[in-house]
Amino acid sequence: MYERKIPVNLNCGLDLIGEVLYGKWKIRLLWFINEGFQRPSELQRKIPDASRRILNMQLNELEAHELITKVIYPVLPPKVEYSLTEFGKTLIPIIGALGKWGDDHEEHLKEVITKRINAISAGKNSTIH
Amino acid sequence: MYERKIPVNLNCGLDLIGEVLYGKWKIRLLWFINEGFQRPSELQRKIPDASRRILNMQLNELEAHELITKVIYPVLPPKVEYSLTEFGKTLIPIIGALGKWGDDHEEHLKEVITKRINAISAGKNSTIH
DNA sequence: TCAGATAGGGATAAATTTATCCCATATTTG
DNA sequence: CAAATATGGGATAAATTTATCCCTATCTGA
Repeated sequence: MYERKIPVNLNCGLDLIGEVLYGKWKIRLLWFINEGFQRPSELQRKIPDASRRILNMQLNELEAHELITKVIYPVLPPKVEYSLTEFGKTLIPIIGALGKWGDDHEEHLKEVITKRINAISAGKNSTIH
Repeated sequence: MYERKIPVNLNCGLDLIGEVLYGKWKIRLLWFINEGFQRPSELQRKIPDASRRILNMQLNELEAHELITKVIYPVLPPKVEYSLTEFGKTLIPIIGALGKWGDDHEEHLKEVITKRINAISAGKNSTIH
């Protein structure tokens, strides 16, 4: 992994949840595992934008943080299944609320996000006329 | 800022909320502004681990995403106040839920996070004996 | 008059996270 | 036999985010 040089803060609840949930694909992994997509290859297909590598890395972290459990079946070709722990399941309502907020405000969010992205690229070209 | 080279995904609610909420201090900024700490210097004091620079950057993004509003008073020395927009206020219950989850599981989270950090640094030294 | 408070941002370095590429194993299918 | 499926991780490059340093401006109080 990577040994941090800047110490982590664990002062408040937001620090703590941030530590286990930051990571580009972690929330989706938890969500899809909860929906029953338990095998790495299934998760990979559900999240095609992520590389296999990074999904493995983030799955490992979720496991280290005891949000999911990994079962390796001793067969060939290999078979692996992830499941949410009881602890991990307590996050599902929260993830649901996050996704719902995003869906509820989809129009507005797409607008402001796009606007901002355009403003940045316009800024880069502002000296060209 | 930084013009992205990898395109942003805006496919689902989780993508959307991620776009506006990712950033090391954004959630805390929203929370403290909601608690009444509206001036940049107050926010800086509430979040001493963040540099002034990065707080400004993240405040700018929150403003661009219309989660907060900025009022500049034409006085000297300068005075600025941020407020949540109605849109921004809809995030408060969600942020509250995130923080509560972290607080509710504080013990366990501190344990697994610390364990993982130690495992990483141990791995780094595993060839030294 | 110098220190400190207030606010903002450019330039650049450092830290951290993701992406890419490649290799390994063994079975099943065409 | 070649190709596909399944899973995992080392090595390294690239992308992205944060941190540091420094400069600007004005007012207030010691």
